[in-house]
Amino acid sequence: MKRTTIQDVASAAGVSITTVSRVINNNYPVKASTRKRVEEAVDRLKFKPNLLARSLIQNSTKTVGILTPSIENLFFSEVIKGVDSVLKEKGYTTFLCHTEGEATNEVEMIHSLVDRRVDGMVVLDPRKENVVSGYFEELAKRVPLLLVNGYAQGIGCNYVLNDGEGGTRMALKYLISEGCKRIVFLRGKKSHSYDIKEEVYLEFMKAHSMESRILRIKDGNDIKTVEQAKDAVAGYIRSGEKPDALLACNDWMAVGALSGAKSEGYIIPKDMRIIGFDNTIISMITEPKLSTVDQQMMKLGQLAGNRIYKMMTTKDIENQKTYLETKLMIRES
Amino acid sequence: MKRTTIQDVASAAGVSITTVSRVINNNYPVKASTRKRVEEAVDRLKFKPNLLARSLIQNSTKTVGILTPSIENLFFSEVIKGVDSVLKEKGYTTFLCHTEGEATNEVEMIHSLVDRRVDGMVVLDPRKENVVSGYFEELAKRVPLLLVNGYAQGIGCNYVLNDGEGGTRMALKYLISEGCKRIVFLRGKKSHSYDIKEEVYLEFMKAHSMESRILRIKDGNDIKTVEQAKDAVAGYIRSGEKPDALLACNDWMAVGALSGAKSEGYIIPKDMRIIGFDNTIISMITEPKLSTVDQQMMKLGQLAGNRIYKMMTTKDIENQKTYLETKLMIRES
DNA sequence: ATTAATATAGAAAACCTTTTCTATAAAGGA
DNA sequence: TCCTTTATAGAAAAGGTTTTCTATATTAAT
Repeated sequence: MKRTTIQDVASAAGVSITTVSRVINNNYPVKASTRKRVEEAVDRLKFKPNLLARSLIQNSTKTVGILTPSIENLFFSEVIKGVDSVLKEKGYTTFLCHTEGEATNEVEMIHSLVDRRVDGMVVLDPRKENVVSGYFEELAKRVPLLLVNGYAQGIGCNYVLNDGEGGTRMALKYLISEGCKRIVFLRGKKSHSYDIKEEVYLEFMKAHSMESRILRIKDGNDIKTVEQAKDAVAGYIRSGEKPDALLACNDWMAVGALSGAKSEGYIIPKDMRIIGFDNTIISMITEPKLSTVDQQMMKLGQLAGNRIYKMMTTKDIENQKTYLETKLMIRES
Repeated sequence: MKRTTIQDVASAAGVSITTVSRVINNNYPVKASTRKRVEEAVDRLKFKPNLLARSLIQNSTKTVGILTPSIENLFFSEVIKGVDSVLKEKGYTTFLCHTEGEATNEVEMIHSLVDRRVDGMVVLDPRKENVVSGYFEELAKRVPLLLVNGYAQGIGCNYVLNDGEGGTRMALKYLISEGCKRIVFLRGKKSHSYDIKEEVYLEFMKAHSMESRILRIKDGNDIKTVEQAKDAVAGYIRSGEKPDALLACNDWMAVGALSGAKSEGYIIPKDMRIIGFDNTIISMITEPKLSTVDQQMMKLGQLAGNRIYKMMTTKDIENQKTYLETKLMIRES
């Protein structure tokens, strides 16, 4: 069964395909009576222009691809919603690809998107391998590309980033001001944003002549880490350590930490303060409610959406790194 | 800056574009020496065929669209992974669109996908309005379309479904066998799968001459419901009721129920049994661990992936409804 | 040596639009 | 009435591929 084409409509309305095109796109004067005939034919035949053909000649698909390491992580899903909302309003369609955090998936999917001629791409938490290898810098020469978070040091790409550095420092300062002495850092799996936080933590502790201690978990940067985080913290406490504060890489891990500490008889926040990261909704449903660092994901996403839009429309692809500040949310932990 | 085209490669290699095409697609004999020259030119110019042009003539984009109401719900993300994995293996690229559960978004995005000529579409939890209006039945005539879950009664479409009905019945039977007398049902927001469970619950309770009681929450079918569920359950208990079992529409709500019951002094499972739905990872990290109904999301997704593949490749689009059985997972609640 | 078959490659059509260029008819100005 | 402008619409080119059809050179068969 063949789809109806512009030629079918033209024949039905007794005009040329040029005229049909003009009616559809409304970009050239057409006599009212002819327009009406064409519109009727379009409706009757349920004609929908083939966007492949249109894109081919206009050299634009009105489409942008979004890559994310995970679709079930509230941090990313919130950012994605932000990007989506502004791009949709500008008349773009977005397509989402999830890489599962695999560098090879990342380049594979990017190729797929480039081959399909998306007008632009937004990559959330790009894999460090691909960043430092120069892959993205090269890619950015051929297609509007925006990186969100990830390794950015000396990279010639457009970035929108959270100030995880500032957020970490803020949280640590707060803990110290509350009199905490033995602050441990709960580290998530491979992710550049976690690297940054870890660095800042180490440097900060050193500057304050305090002993640093990092708890590591093996896998996952989302809900799956909860159990591992719980075990890590419970084990740490059981080993005889007496931490009085814990900073976690994200809220899920903070949830795990909370659970682990409680299971060892700790009263939170009396015995130990806990601060998470991201201000996702989970931080509000624990008992006690989690203190956390707000990363303004929605705003980050909107910022990204507007930036990639500007990159696609104007030819201003000057490299630019925009940082979004974080906010400390003190709740009950 | 123009992209390099097949013509550029042809000129560079001193052959016709036909030959280049043949080398790329490897679908026609080409002399080894010429092939080599062409391949070198392709590499040197970094030529990537324009998939828009290819799709236009081949009338296939090797692409399938997946629609989901939510990207942060573990149920859907797991199903999506299942679909993805089989389709990727078959050489298809998938694009994800999230509708936020809005019927209008759903048709809008579907149109966008159809206009871009996807080879097929998988819609998770289609909105009931669009199902009963005949929209999907009409759509299915023009493009391979597979619905996963959602309203299916007397609808002429291809379906893959979870047997939520059986799962509900199984859970209720179990509760009764454990001696529970006052079983309440915790109902989630607008979603057909919840409607089914509710119906089964009411019918089952009636058949066993037990009083039925449904707790409703206003919003969300994911993590956002936790707090509402907690309040609903706590409020119910505080009002003087003494439920001895609770069946929730999904694990998140079960988490809320657990929290609400505990806050009212209930010991779980001694005072009240709780059974959730979905067997998501959260059901394993609560204290006590949640009993739940396993919906085999990954398998459901794989089933869907294979089915849509068959629909796209053979022309077998006979309507068919496949049900996947559910399993009761008894843990500690 | 001539003819038939085969291996290889190019020309051109096709896919479905948009857009530029050209043409005609109607209207306006002298 | 004749010329110029304007309103309207069609023809054809363009976009980048794949594919069918045709052509040539080479090999095999007689």
